[in-house]
Formats: sequence, C-alpha cells, structure tokens
Amino acid sequence: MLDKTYRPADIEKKRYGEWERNGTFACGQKPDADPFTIVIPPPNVTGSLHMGHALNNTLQDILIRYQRMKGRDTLWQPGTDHAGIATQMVVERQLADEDRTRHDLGREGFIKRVWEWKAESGGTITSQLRRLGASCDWRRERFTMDDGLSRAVRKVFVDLYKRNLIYRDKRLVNWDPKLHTAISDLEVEQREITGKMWYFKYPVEGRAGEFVTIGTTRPETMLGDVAVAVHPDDDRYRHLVGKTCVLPIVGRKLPIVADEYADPEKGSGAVKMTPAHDFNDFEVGKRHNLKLVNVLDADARLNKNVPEKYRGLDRYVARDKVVAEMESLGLFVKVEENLMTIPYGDRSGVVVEPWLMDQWFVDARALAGPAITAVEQGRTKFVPKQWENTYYEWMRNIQPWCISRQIWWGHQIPAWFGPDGEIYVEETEDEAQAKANDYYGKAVTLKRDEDVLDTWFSSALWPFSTLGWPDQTPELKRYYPTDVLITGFDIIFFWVARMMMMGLHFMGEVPFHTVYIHALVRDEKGQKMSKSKGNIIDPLRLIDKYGADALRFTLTALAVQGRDVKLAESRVEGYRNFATKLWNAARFCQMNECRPVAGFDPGAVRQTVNRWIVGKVAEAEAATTAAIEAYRFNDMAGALYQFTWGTFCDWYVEFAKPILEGDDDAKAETRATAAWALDQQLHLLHPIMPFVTEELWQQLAERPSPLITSPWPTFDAAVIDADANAEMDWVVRLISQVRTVRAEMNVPPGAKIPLLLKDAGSQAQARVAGHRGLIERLARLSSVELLNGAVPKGAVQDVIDEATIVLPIADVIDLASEQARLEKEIAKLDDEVRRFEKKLANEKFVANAPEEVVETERERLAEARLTRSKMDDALNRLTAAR
RNA sequence: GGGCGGUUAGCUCAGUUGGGAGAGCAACUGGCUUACAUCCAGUAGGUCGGCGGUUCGAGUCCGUCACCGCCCA
Repeated sequence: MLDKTYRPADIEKKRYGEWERNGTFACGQKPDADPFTIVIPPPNVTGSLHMGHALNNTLQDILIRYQRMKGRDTLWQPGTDHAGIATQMVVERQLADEDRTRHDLGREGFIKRVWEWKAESGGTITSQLRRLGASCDWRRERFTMDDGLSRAVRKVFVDLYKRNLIYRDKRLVNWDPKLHTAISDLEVEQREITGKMWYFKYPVEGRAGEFVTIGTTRPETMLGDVAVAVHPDDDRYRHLVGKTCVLPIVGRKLPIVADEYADPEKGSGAVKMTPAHDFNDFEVGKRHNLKLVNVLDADARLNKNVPEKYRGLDRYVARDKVVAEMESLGLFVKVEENLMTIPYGDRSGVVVEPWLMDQWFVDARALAGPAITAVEQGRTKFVPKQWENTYYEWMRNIQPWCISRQIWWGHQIPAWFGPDGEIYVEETEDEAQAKANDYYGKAVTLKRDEDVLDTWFSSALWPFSTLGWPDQTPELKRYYPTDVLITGFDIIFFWVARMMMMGLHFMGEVPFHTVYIHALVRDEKGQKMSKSKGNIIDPLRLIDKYGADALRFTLTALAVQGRDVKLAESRVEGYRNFATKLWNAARFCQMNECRPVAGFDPGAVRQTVNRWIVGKVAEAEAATTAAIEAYRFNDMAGALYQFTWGTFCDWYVEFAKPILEGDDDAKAETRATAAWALDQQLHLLHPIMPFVTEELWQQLAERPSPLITSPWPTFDAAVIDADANAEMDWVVRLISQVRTVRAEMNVPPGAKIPLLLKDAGSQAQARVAGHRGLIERLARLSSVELLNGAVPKGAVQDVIDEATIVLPIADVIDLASEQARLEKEIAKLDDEVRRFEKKLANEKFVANAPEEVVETERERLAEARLTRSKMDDALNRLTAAR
C-alpha cells in the first residue's frame, strides 16, 4: 500500500540511481530510431546549481524524456567548462589563504594544483544536476580541458590561423588591471554612473594668452596626450587647425587637428587625443597619423613615459595630482558633474583600461557571414523568434574577437616564436620546431606563447568537440547537427553566436536547428537574484523541502515564452501539493483494486463515465503533446494540472466511487479504466515530474519496463465521444448548481435534501436515470425525481437548460432571501439578453460577421431567453406562494 | 541616443489567425463526506496603463503618450 503522503526525499535518490545504473540515459540503444540530441550548456566547473541552471536543465530534461518516450535515440550530452578566469581565481584565493601566489608554484605547479582542485570540487554541479533529475548520458561527460577537446581547440586554432581568420595584432584591448589579462568586449560591463568632467586650458604655442579648453573625464590620461581635435566646421577653432598646443606638465607639443569625431556640442568642442588609452582616440589617431604614448603599466599605474614625479602612481592618485597641478598652474577651468558609462571587468569588478597590446584575434566578421545567412534561411530558428533580431544586430556589427588571455588555466595557444619573432602556429611543438628548423636552416630554440585562449573559444566547439571531432566518430556522424539548444538570452552573443560560426565553418552545418531561449529567473518581486541583494532562492533547498518534481513543475509552469520567470516559494509549495494529489489519486486506485488490465482497449469501454474519461485522457494527451512540440512549456504544465486535478481527481474519481462500491460489470470496467487513465497520466506527467511518476508506476503494478523508457501514449481521435462529453458535462453542471444553491441558501452541508427536476426533456430524463446515484451522492441529495405537476410551495429553484431544479426545502430556508437570489439572477440574465439582442439588431454585424459567429450569438440569445423565462416562472411561483 | 520586452483580479501571471475576460496564490463562508486538511464545497474581486484610430466587433491590430525592465552605443 502506498504511504499516505508522498515523500520525495525517500525515493528520489533511489530512483535516479536505478535509472543511471541501468543505463537508461545512454544514447545509442535504438540504432534504427531517429536521433534526438541536445548538448548541455556546460556549466562552469566552479559552479553550483542556481535557479537559472534549474530552469535551463528542467526544460532540457523535459524534451529529452519526452523524445525518449517517443522512441527517439536520445543523447543529452553533458559536461562542464573550465571557466578559465573564474577557476583560476578560485584556486588563487585558496593559495592566498596559504599566503602564496601562483607565481610561488610556477605555471606547471599551479596548473597541477587546479587539476587537483577540479578532482576534488569540480563534480559539485553535476551531482546537483542529478538531484534535479537530469537524464544526461553521464558516461559521455566531457570537460573542455579534456585531451580530446583540447585537441579540437588546437586544430581549430591552427586551421583558422592558416586561413587568416585568426591573427596577431597590436590593438587597444580591454585590460583588466586586477586580473592582469585582456578580456573581450563582451566581458566588459558598461555601468552608467555620475562622474566628473574637468576642463583644462592648454596654451596655444606662439600665441601668448591664447588657450584651447578641453574637457576630460580621466585627467591622468592627459600625460599621454598627443594632439587636440576640433570639428572641421567649428568656427571657434577653425583658425587654430594646424597650429600646436603645449601640453601642460609634460611640455609635449600637440598638433591641433580637424576631425569630425570632435563634437561641437559636447564640452568645449575641443577634445584631447590620447590614442593609446581610448578607443575613439585610437581611431582618430590612425586617421591623423598620431603617435601613441602609453602611460600606464599592467597595474594601471603610471609608467616611465610620464614625468618623474608621476611614475608609479595609481591612476586615481595621479588623477588628483594632475588636477591639483593644473590648478596651481592656473590652467584649471572648472569641474562639472557628468553622466557617463564606465567599463568594468565582469569578473574582477574593477574599471578596465583600454591598453595597447599584442593579442590574438578572431576575424569574427568573416565567420559571422554564414552564421547570419543560416538564420535568415531558417536553417536555425530561434524560439521565441524575436531573439533573431538580437542575434542579427550583434552579428552584423561584430568586432574582432580578442581570444588571448594572460592567465595560466586554459588552452595554451599553440604558437611558438622564433629567435627573430617569427611565429609558428602548429598543433604540436614538434611540428612547429620542424617548420622553424626548415626556415632557419638549423635547430633553433622556440618560445611558446604563454597566453591561453578565452574559455568561450572552446565552448564554441562544444556541439562537435564533445562528439569526438576532429575524429570522424560514429557519434559525430549520428548526432551532429544536434536538435535543440536551450539557453538563456544572456549568452546569445557569448556562446550561441560563436557555436553557429564554428559549427558552420568546421562542420559545414548549423550546430542545431532550433534555439530555445528562456528567460531569467527572478525573485517574486521581479528583481534579479544576487548575492548582494540576499534574495537568492537556492534550488537545492527547495528540492530538499518540496521535492525535485515540485520545483521542476513550478519552473515549467512559469516558463512562458518571452517573459521572465518570477519565482515565489508559495508556487513551489502549491505544486508539491499537486504531486501529493497525484499520489493520493493513485492511492485511491490502489485501494479500490484498479489494476492495469493487459490488452485494455480504451475504445471499447461501455460506461458513459468511462467513455468520458477516455476521451478526456485523449484530449489531455493532444494538448500536452501540442504544447511540448511548440515549446510552450507553461501550457504543457497547465494542461496536465487541469486534467489531473480538475478532471480526473475532482470528477472522475468521484463518479467512479459509487460504481466501485457496487458489484456489477460496470465495476470491473471502471477499475480497468481508472487504472488505465492513471497510467496515461503518469506517462504524460513523466517528463515534468519524473520521480513521483516512476515511483507510482513501479509501485502500482508489475511492469515490463520502467516508465522512463515506456512509450509515449497516442490515441485515435475516435475515442473522444461527444455524446459522453455532453452527458457528463450536464451531470457536472447539475451537481455544481445544486451545490451553489445549497451554499448560498445556507443549507446545512450535512443535510440530505430531495431534488425534483421539472420539465426535463427526454435527454435530461435519461441522464438522471443513468446517473441518479452519483448525482445524489455528490450533491448530497436524498432523492432525485422528475416533476411534471405543481412545484411545492416555497421551494428553492434554479434552471438547467430546459429543466428547472426544484429543492423543496421551504422549512429550512428563508423565502425572502430566496426571492432576492432569484431576482439577482434574473437581473443578470436580463443584462445578457439585452447584450445579445443589441448585437443581433445591428444590421452591420449580421451582414459582416461570419455566419457561424452570428449563429452562435443567436443560440446564446435563445439560451439566455429560455433560462430567463424559466427563472421568471420560478420567481412567480415563489411570490405566489408567499 | 538606438533596439527589445512589459503594463489584465490584492499578489504572480495565462489569454496562438480580432468574435461572450481566465488560472494559481491570497481573502471570505462552510466542511475531518475513510484517496488526499499538502484536502473538499462555495463566494467575492477586473472602465485588460492613458488617449486616439481601423473594424459590425479590439485585452488582441495601428498610432501616440506615460511608467517599469533589459540589451546595445
């Protein structure tokens, strides 16, 4: 016997362990079936499960479990990425606790230490994904630093280099002075802040007393100024173009150049040029052939290219000192508050500096072309579609991608430098050495580039590197291109776009035909969850408290396309209750010996209630399947919730009770039907709630296979019986109306009262005869009889279609309140009648609206008029009786 | 500055070719009716952000404004 309540903690680990041990997650078990493949967005190896992961992986698991049941050969390819900067920071923090730095260990020692850390702590996130129920093929788990994936990275790098799609260049990059590495544009967070704009006067050479006033938000960079720019059409400065200023403090001569970059509206209209420390100035500098004076070092301290007294100062200390010195020189004009955006490193949180360096770049523009075309042609579709615009927008304005990082943890760039700086890019040191020896005609010593690649570089290869590429493995052939990618919009640029580029370039095909973009999970107030706000909801805590199924159902029910997921714990509690409800429905079936019958044919049942529930099951399956195929996860959850609770539990189980308590043929059929309907629900619910459904599946009967690998149900539409639907719908309405009237008239809940049905047509008569027992039971009636004569005095009345419900209980109710109730109902019906009459009196409506719409309105009018007149009669009888 | 999304019941949100406004939670009333009090029955609550337009008909389409959020410069 099932326990009284479902206890997730008792069974989740057990069931998951069975699935995993028995190899049910493994791909390749159905060689004749179509494959269905999802690659997991690899979580950072440093990560632990947060709500975003929970949502992301729940949705993936739903698709995978559904397709597995549909008979596809499913592969959910799991793994983690090495998260270069994040992981290095974690291990460096550990070292800091020991008062050491990575330099104390040396590169090799440090990397060894990181691997040790990974062996110990790197499995956190994957074990947490198991808690969630993710049915990944763990035997195929990959890590971006694995040998195989590393080989893929090297091959890609070499190939792109040899096609000039990767190149080394001296450009301004975003330099993180805390982490001591370059980062890509995407890793820079632009924050809007109110800062300051200082105005300084630069003396014009040879014109005593004449100055050019410039504005700057970073005074310390003036030490690297090499020019002043003004707009060519700016009359205030036209006469100065071609002249020079003298840079205060430094004494350098600065040409005054005309360039449209200078905005006459902004500040003074004249702008200082520091091409080595500003992206815009760098472009202006190229146009005017300006020198580049680098004044910062790797720590963002001032270097030897500035006057002695400034050397070694932190950028902000230097800033104050420059301002002070300008004031003392009488060249300070003013300072104003200024709204501006400042670039911060997303990992370090410090202000990054544009810095001139040699770095490696991917020619992203060249690779983006085919990736744009693929989406334009619909070879890859975004769901919801609006995200395609985001993708296009970024791809069409794509910038060179800086891929080198000055850290140690990651894929070291396969480039070697000869004694004269000549570069050898090869997959192995031996090849590079051989090439170099050929070139120099003798054995030379090569020095390998110390930098590593951006983690996203290896993530970009994930859909094919995890399948074995560059080897032409059977898995690569079978599972690439993958089917669906499920991810958050925040990494469309970081990851999706780059997988598209790399997949098309190296595999010649898009990596996936569909990209489903889900929203961010926020707290119930709509705020982004963050540690600093303290509003993080820990999915593992919710799993412990309510069960993984409840969390999964909640996230599914809230996963509306194009909308953020706002999570309140009360919702999880509600869906925990739903799991309990299902559990208890199963318990009911079990107690009543509703056991699955082999060869049960849902089309062959005779009882109306059974024909009705069979049709409802078929409708639920259709709604569920349609929703999941359209990635409408919330609709899927809604359809199942409504069916299980609102139809099966609330009505079918209640309808079945009198039959199950009886003892005739109907009993056996109902037992079989109830068991069958429950089994179908377990199937339909399994993708969302795998644990409770598997547990029930196995506890309720001996099964040929676990639910996880049982086939998804399909039904012939013929099992939906419209007559049975209409009949049971009428019974439900009758019971509901009696209940409502009883409650409104304060009939004691325990009191059994008689029901008379007046003027019932033949159909209604038949329905009463067919369902008298359950109507009596569910509406708490002592009897249900037809009435053709006079209505007893002071009876409570209501109308159902052509018939009038009569409850002769004058002694227990207050006639005045019954009169008030009827009058209120009649007023409501009057409103309705008037509305339909008005609409149908409108000639334009009748002329223009589709015939079926007009017809529907006519029917509604007739129905409202009928009900109204019946209610009117009821009222008249009542008042006549008083 | 450019782009995208949102504004529907007290709260969180559904509402798919325009055709009688819905769910869950909360609230209120009443029930331990042996599957379930993690429950059951019932009730109340909304000029669908404002204005204008298209249409026989607009929560749904168009325009405009307001406020909120996100992305990009």
